[in-house]
Amino acid sequence: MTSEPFVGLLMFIASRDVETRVVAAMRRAGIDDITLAQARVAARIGPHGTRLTDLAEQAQVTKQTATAIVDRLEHAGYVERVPDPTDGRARLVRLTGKAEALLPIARAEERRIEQEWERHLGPRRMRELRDALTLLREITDPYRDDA
Amino acid sequence: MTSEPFVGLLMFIASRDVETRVVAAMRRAGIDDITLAQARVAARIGPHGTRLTDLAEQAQVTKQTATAIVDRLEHAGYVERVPDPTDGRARLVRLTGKAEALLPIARAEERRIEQEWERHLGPRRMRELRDALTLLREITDPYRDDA
DNA sequence: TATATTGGTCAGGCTATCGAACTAGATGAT
DNA sequence: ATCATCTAGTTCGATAGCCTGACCAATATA
Repeated sequence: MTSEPFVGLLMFIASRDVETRVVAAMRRAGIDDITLAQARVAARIGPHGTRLTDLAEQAQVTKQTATAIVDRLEHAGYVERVPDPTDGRARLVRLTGKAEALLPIARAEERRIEQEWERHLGPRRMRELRDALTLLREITDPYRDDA
Repeated sequence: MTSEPFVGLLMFIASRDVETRVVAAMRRAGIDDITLAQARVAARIGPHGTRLTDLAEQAQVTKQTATAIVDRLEHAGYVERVPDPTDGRARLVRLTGKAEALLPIARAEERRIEQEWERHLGPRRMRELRDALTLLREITDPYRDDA
């Protein structure tokens, strides 16, 4: 009579595993001055920069938290703040070259994980998983856009 | 040429949405003295109590962090520490009645979310999603057991 | 019984996060 | 034009979360 585990919990377990592994890959590559929360925010920065308020919204934290995280990222040299030409109040947060150099490391680990998953699930189930999650995003992510 | 978003990110988005909603449901029910991290630890406590070290392992935090979180939970009256009869060094962390009274609220919100998802995906895809995630757990969760 | 292992806590310090209050620029109505 | 209001972002103060290192007590092992 034990009901099946809640799907949300299963997802949490898997995504936590992913985060842990990507962070570990960074550490192995010698990058140890960037935290998970910082990476989450940085991952939302678009190619031409993103406003702090937008980052806060997308990462689901308050503006104050986003400010603090961007402060640290800036201090570590991973992002810079430039004035927004279209709005005198606003500033755009942009990735620096130092940050962009890190992307391949993260991407490589992600690919490795996906390959392992595909090996474990088989191609058909992997395909189904991807489809279902993509569809689900429509109702769980209010800020989707492909940057 | 934009490749499909990484499956891990899709999962993160969905599971974060779940967490946010469950916490919001708690808030609506008047419970505002329990945080996400505390809930995650509490969720791992078995029916007869669980050792702190085990909780730490399962929640993937250090023993010290688990101690601090359990301290707060205990202070708020949600758990209690009792001696472990089988090991003089150990103590078992157990849920109190106050905590158990909260479970139905969380469960109800989880059911509601699953229903919404099923409505959006359709029964077949929902089934596939559940199957894939359950399989995936074998390689992403080192501490699975059904309590 | 000496040593290593295991369960747990304490101390200290940094990061993450929030609510409240503030400054500066933008906007809308009159 | 100008005044009230809204929006972008920051600062302040407080607490939670998290880690490393150091430690104590009980158990297991040689």
